[in-house]
Amino acid sequence: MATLTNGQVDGTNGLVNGLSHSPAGCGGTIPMKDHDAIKLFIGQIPRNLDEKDLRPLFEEFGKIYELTVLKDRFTGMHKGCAFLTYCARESALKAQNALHEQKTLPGMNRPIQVKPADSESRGEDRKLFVGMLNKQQSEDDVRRLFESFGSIEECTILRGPDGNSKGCAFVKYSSHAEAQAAISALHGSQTMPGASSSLVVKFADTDKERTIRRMQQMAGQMGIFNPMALQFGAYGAYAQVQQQQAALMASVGQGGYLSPMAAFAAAQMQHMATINGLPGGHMTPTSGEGSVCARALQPLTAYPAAYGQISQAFPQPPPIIPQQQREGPEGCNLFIYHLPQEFGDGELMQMFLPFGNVISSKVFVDRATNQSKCFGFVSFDNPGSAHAAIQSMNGFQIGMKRLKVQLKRPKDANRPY
DNA sequence: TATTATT
Repeated sequence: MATLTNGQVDGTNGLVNGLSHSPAGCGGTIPMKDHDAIKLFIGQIPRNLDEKDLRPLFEEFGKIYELTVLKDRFTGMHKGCAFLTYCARESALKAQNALHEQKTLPGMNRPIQVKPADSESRGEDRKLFVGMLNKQQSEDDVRRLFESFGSIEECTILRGPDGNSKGCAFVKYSSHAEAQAAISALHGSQTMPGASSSLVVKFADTDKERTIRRMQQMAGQMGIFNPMALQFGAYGAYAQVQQQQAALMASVGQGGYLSPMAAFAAAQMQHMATINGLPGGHMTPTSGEGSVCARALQPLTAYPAAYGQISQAFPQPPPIIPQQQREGPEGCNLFIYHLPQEFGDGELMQMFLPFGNVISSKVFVDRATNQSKCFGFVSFDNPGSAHAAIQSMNGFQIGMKRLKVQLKRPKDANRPY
């Protein structure tokens, strides 16, 4: 399939004017498309627009053979993009030329994308990730740096919502060989002013790699991250996701409260695990033993980043409930010793959430140094959860240490913390 | 230093 470039499109402009409503090959009542029709990917579509809303925008450039808004296969949620095939190849070229990055649909903060779908191009790697750029460098700066190695189809600086560069970019060449040439010449070749190390030029992540990266990011955003993940490496991070997921599902099983946000987050985790072929795609009963975990949801609501990710789906999430430091009933309070130095209250809570409803967690801190004293207390709302936590976590090895987990002695019960 | 998405 031919590659579409701006240059080619420009050359066809005059030819397609006036043909848009009666493109060649599309005259009959049965929809037909050109043999060499191009399927376009449309991005940056507001999620409240469906096919019938979009048609008028695109019909201006020719008869549409097929227009499909992409939806999540499970939730039916609009993914903010679509596939569009015109009957005529020329219509696609015209639409790309006229619309791509040329206008911004209502509610979007980036311009519409109109370009050949991935399925239209040769599948070979030709997209580069460029890291360790100077945050002041623009698209043009990056283009200048990369243009001598081949024809650049796309060059995008990654930016935050405020428009500030994240110091990295994607550069897409028209061929794998060009991309490889750029890597050979540029990777590590120089250090940009203000960058912490030399320029990184490598092939961009594959879809699978990207999904894994996202899963890890999401885990971090949801507060699942803790220093244990460092001990166990990548699998540790994944295991944490699974643990959290099990805790969420336990709360469903109990018929307890589950916020839409939490349900969504759980579904996402499950989905991501499934598409990665990881064993977390199904519900995994764990040491949580079906414990009640309504409070397990608290960390989700407490992390603005996690909220931001899913707020579009649930415009009115439940309010954030501040945690109170309090004791549980007799037999529900645990004393934990040999905690890693870097564990704080949050990590302590994360570690014990799988076993039940944690009503408080507290790591003791040296007042003078602000350093953890490596011990703390966790309180559940029922003795069964506390017991389950002891069974699973007492002697649990973290680094060189083993946790000591036992019931807190009742004598200390009145001490406030 | 990893994007707004690719059936």
